[in-house]
Amino acid sequence: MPPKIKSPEDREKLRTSILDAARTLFVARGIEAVSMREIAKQINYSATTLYNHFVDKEALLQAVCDEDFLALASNLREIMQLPDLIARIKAFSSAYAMFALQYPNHYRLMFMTPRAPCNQDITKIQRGNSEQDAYAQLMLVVKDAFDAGLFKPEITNFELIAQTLWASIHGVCSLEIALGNEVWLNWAAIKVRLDLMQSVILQGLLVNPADHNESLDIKI
Amino acid sequence: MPPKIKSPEDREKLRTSILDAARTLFVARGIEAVSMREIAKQINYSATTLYNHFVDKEALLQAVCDEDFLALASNLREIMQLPDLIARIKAFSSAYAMFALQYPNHYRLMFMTPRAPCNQDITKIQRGNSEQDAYAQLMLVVKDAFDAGLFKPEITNFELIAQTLWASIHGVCSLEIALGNEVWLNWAAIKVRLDLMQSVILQGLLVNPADHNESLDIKI
DNA sequence: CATGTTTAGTTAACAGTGTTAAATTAACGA
DNA sequence: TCGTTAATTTAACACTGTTAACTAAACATG
Repeated sequence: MPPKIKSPEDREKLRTSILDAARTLFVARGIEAVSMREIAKQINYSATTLYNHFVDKEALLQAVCDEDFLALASNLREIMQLPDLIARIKAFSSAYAMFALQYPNHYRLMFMTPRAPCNQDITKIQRGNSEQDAYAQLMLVVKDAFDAGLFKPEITNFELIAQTLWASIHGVCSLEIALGNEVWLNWAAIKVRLDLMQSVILQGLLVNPADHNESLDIKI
Repeated sequence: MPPKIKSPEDREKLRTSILDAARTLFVARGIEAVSMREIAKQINYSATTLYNHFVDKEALLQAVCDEDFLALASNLREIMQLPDLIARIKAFSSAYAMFALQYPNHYRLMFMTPRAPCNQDITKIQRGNSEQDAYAQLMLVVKDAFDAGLFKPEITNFELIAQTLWASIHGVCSLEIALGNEVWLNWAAIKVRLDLMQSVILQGLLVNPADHNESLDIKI
């Protein structure tokens, strides 16, 4: 039953209801369990309607992830206000890890799935804009700490430091997401793994690690 | 044209030719580009024939990965002969990383993709058997180094150490596989990232990292 | 030799997928 | 009232993994 012309705000309302339905299915059952037809069914539309709002399935899921990653970025903005630089780095890592573990399907889509390199056209997040991009924020903290001389002097590239910090947390989180339920690995508790990784990495990177030894608390 | 009864060795020959065709497509174009029909076409059989040799697509791909992971494990066995424990750990990490980067699709399927936890029934690799399982081998080196008192004494769980080492290398490799082509990240060279991660992690874990610093070349 | 029985392989079909073209209906401006 | 346009649907295409039903060849037994 094809109805009427909608106002711009009605159109927006439908768009977000598509996004919400998609998110619900996506979060609950992962990407491969979500089909266009099923999303549509949940809001009582036909599948083709979704294509009036998103060019394809990938764009739809990208939009879902974008929304939630903007939320993460705004979380991180608060953390960036912390005066102590090391505390900032630690809190950043913890918040990032919590996000990864709370939204494993989002995380998987964004950081564990190779994409066509043209994919930046599809996302609405402005890379490099630290208001929107978590990586850009990490770079800011790391650069500040770098300029303050907190890192070992033989490491002269602060972007490389940021990438190493990222990789270390990503390693723990992505293994947890991919293999956390595998019984043949008897994993230490995820919090313990995150704690040790953070402390080890900082000890390896900082000039004077002893100053910042207290353990972090990640509640999951 | 349905032909004749085959000898066990003919049957095995067909099985491996299926595996090889699957591997070729899988390595070249990744998992989502490989269909049963296409594998079958490449060896001039119908798709249903594949189901006489593998219960489903997942089992087929698992078999492909198993073969190549056994090759990795046998690589690692050589490395395990190195007398110096630290050298062994370093060589282990490098070999592991090289495998990941050389077979990104294998790596993705094995370590970056969540699976149903019952999945161990399908693989032929005996987990915990260090002849076949790379993780079990890592545990062995780490335990030796642990018993030799090479790690910081406050870390009392050697399995946790192994998991941290693994996560650190995995973090670098999996980010490279998933986002290595992303232009908005200006990555340091992968070798540089791996080197720094290795050196940082060891500095954080070892009691006396200075003793083992010589062989690390970090030029930035 | 003829007769089943097993085995390897096929074709046809099912139920699902993302996606597009064509058709339909409703509202608006002229 | 008559297009025109926008929103939506149905029907279809070309795929996917997988299964059921079938065919034909080879073997074993009578």
